[in-house]
Amino acid sequence: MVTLAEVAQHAGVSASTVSYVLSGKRSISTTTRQRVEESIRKLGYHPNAGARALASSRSNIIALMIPLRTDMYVPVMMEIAIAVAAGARTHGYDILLLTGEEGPDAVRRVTGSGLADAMILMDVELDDERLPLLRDTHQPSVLIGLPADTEGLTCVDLDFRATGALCVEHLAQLGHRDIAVIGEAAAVYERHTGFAERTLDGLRTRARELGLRLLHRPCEGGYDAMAATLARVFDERPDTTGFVVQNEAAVEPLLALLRQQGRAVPEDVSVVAVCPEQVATQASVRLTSVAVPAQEMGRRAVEQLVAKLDGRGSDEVVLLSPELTVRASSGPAPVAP
Amino acid sequence: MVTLAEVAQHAGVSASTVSYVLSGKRSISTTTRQRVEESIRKLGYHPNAGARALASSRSNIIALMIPLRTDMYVPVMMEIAIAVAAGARTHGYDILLLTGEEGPDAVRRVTGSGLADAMILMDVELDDERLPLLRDTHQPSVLIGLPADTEGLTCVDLDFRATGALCVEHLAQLGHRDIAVIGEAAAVYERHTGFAERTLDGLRTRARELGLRLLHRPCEGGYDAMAATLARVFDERPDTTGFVVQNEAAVEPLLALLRQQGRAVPEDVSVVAVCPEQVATQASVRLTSVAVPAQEMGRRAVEQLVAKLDGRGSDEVVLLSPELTVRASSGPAPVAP
DNA sequence: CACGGCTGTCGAAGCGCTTCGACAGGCTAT
DNA sequence: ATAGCCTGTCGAAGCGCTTCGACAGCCGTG
Repeated sequence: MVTLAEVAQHAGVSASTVSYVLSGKRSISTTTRQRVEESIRKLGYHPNAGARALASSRSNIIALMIPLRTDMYVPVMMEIAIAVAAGARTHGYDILLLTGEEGPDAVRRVTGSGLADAMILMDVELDDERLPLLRDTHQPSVLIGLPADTEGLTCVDLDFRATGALCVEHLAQLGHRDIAVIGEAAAVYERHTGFAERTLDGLRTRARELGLRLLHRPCEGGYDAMAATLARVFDERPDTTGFVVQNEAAVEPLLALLRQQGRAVPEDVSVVAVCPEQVATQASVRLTSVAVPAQEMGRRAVEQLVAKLDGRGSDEVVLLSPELTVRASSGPAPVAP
Repeated sequence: MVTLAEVAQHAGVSASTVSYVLSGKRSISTTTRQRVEESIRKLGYHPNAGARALASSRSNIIALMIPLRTDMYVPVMMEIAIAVAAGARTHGYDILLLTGEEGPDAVRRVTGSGLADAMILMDVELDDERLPLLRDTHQPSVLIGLPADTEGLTCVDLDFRATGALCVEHLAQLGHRDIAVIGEAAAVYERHTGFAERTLDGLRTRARELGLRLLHRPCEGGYDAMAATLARVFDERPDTTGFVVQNEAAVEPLLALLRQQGRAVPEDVSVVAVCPEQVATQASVRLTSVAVPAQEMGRRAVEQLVAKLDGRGSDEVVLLSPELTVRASSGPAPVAP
């Protein structure tokens, strides 16, 4: 293992000079700098992370806490995680992966040990138990997702309330009066996951404003669950012509079942999905959808966090505006016979 | 920030004693140990990770390199990653997340800087450019996946060759003579991803041994791609009655298209999938499948790595045996009319 | 021409922890 | 009783880096 001292000796300068070449925190003459850089390359020197962290109290690591559960939105999570990792690297940070399993303890452990300089939390619940810790500690953090109380926190998320409103508006414009919402699994609502509740809120509020009837049904993914859910929907609201789906695992089953029941999309029934682009374009009917901008969310989260670490930036809630792309799954409501 | 020294003072012992209480590397009397532990709790002490790493040359971090691409098997990747993270924690390790983007440089960086004690690599190609580095360096590592040459490497993977053979055998036993393989996207084969090629090899070899005709077609996911692929398959081999699918994004499109063409599953056509359990059980037809044991792979990889870090264990290739579960998508080949 | 002010470099003092050797005191074996 | 051996504790020496203050040499200025 090559050390700073060895590089210094090889270049004929002192250790501190090498350090300053590396950090750029003091000016170094061009000739010296070149000599040092040459030595670094020749010896294949890599600064020791531990020593660095100890001396500077900066680890250059960002902790990313991902949900342990895999009951929803897995590809979105993955995409966010990858975007975070890539974004972090461009700012010179590495990512420490924490699973939600440890919960608040993980926050304590990371903060206390100086393992990471900052944290990004995903899968935030409305009243998340990790939040008090985050507020107390002086460690910078960013949430991907929106809790009930954002006081003193920095959050990045899609504006799910606006997303819900947008879906309803689109269907209303097409003349649909009875709308069914196929949501995430019941468990997701039970633990008060922010995005699910906020979407629902947006849907309901706008539906009320526009005088539409709205029926919300949580749904586990898969064909059997979807079949049961769908039966109950049409049972309760036979005139339903518009669907909003926020559940990746329910999209394809819904389309298949509608087809099977002889309900044509979009002639008889319109479907709007809240899902990643890929799901929308690869489904058996190209779906009118509001995309979940996973990459953008990951990137923005890192940017916010780096700004904080650099002393710029402040607590702020960044809500990305939803965009609805019209594809082949939505059209005018059928005229009553 | 509380330090070891402060704990020592509070407990009325020397710093080294506290250190030994923490590490258990020397025997400490019960009374002293209790006093120290009490102080640790009272002061809320957390050892500083950097200092620890510097002094012990052990970071207690395992680097996990995941693929940057999201063109395949995303949920599997995620599941593995989570299993790795959880498994690592039970052994006292944290996970540093590296994306494939940096490639070999990431290996150099992590090894050189002592950021991590060991690495786990995913998405291994047959002739992966990171392998030479791994062999040279003395840093312990485990691959999830199997390269062409495993000399001096530790690998964990599903036995995809046996998986391929198993699928063919199942179909052969049911009387199918013409089998089509719907594979991953062409790009996956082009970069010589181990699992894809090995599955294909297993399929082909066993098919030849059993005298079956086998047609392999890569396929991007989605309906359009699958429709084109399927058309070509039946064009070329009209008597095809058995399908093996190794592509999550093609499973549902295949089933839908077959249905649409009036080919009943399993009466006219049998389908065997290589995919996670969840996909198999949630598809529109419950699929006969060989599961990809993602969690098991993650867990085993960590175990192998920890064994190496503890000086136990050696280079070894762990191939998990595939298990085929018969469900509703496969049955006897139709009798020729 | 002497002075203050730059610029570029160095030496040394830690950062908080692990670990090695030392050793006091009590034990067992002769 | 003595030698030798554990057991439990301590002190000190680093681990490799950052950073602060010091200062040598040089410039331009009054």
